[in-house]
Amino acid sequence: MADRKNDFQKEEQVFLEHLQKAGLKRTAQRDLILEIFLRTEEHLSSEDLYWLVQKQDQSVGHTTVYRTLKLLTEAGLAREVRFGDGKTYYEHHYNHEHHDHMICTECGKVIEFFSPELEALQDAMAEKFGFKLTHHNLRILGVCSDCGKMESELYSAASGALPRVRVVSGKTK
Amino acid sequence: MADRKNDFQKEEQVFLEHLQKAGLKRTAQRDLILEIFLRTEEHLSSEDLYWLVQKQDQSVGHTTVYRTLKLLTEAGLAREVRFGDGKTYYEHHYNHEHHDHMICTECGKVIEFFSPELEALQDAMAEKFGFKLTHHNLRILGVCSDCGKMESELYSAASGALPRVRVVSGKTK
DNA sequence: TTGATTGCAAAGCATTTGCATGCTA
DNA sequence: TAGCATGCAAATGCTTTGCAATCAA
Repeated sequence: MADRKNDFQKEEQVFLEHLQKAGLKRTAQRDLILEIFLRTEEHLSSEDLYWLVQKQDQSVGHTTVYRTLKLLTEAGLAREVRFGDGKTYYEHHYNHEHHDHMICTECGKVIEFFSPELEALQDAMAEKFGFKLTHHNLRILGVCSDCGKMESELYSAASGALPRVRVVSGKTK
Repeated sequence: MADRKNDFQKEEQVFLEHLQKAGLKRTAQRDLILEIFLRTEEHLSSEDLYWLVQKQDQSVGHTTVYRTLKLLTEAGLAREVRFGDGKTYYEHHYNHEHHDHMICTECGKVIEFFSPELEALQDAMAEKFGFKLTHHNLRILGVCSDCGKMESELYSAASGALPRVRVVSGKTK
């Protein structure tokens, strides 16, 4: 296992290069926000991240977190996602493959999944309309197996090969 | 062609039934808002609809339009859609097949399309996770053939059979 | 030194809520 | 008549902006 302190070397370099290219400056706040963002493998709202940052440095303000997340997005390190609750969430983007989200409307659990077939179909669809596809968002809303317990017996422990997946977050409410 | 005044008989009935079932009352405002909503085959924000309503009755307020759109959604006549600009839009839902959206990031044009293959794949995907799918949103963002003129020669007039489609709106900016 | 950055407070939006008045059933 | 509906104004929640002070290059 690599030295933990160096885990994000690549990302930090991307960030610094972006700052330089844009004529912006490196600051302690930006470093701290980036570091905490990278350490947290979850969908974070600006506010979520703000509180995490607060734990380490009380002097950092909301505004800076908002602005830095924008910056990280521009740099290609973060990606904005909306789950329909009015807030903007951010997820890792650098070296993270594209994926879609399945959201449980009961517990808020978010499952990331990827389906090459879905991707291919969407590309084909865009091409049919002469659409130059830049990106797409697919959200599947429903009730997850935990919350639909009553009926979940039917599916039981998912059998066979599952697509690539990662359960990212769920609210305990 | 049927009598224009009776075009929305069915929808109005659905609305009235919903009001009754919920113990709510029929009012002139709700009638007017529903009528204008049905007449307008576009994605409407609450504000858009508010101004259309204003033309016919200056006394109707923002709040009532907001509340009535919620009501229409509950009644199954409208569906909320978000295009990522922070506003909530509404589209017809009753007797309108499910479809997805392709959005041009240059001119804002919205193309509605439907792909049975995509639907099937999503259903299959949900099932694999024991997810009881209630609905899904797919947004494809990109540059439409008009806006990408330079390269659009490549695609030319879409050849072959296109999927069901309707170009719904575009901003002239 | 110079111009970008920061944090606060205030402003912006879209949407929701409290409440007195009005209207439907 | 009882209780839902309305519209105004105010509140809310998330995000952005103005600005004086601060800091990196």
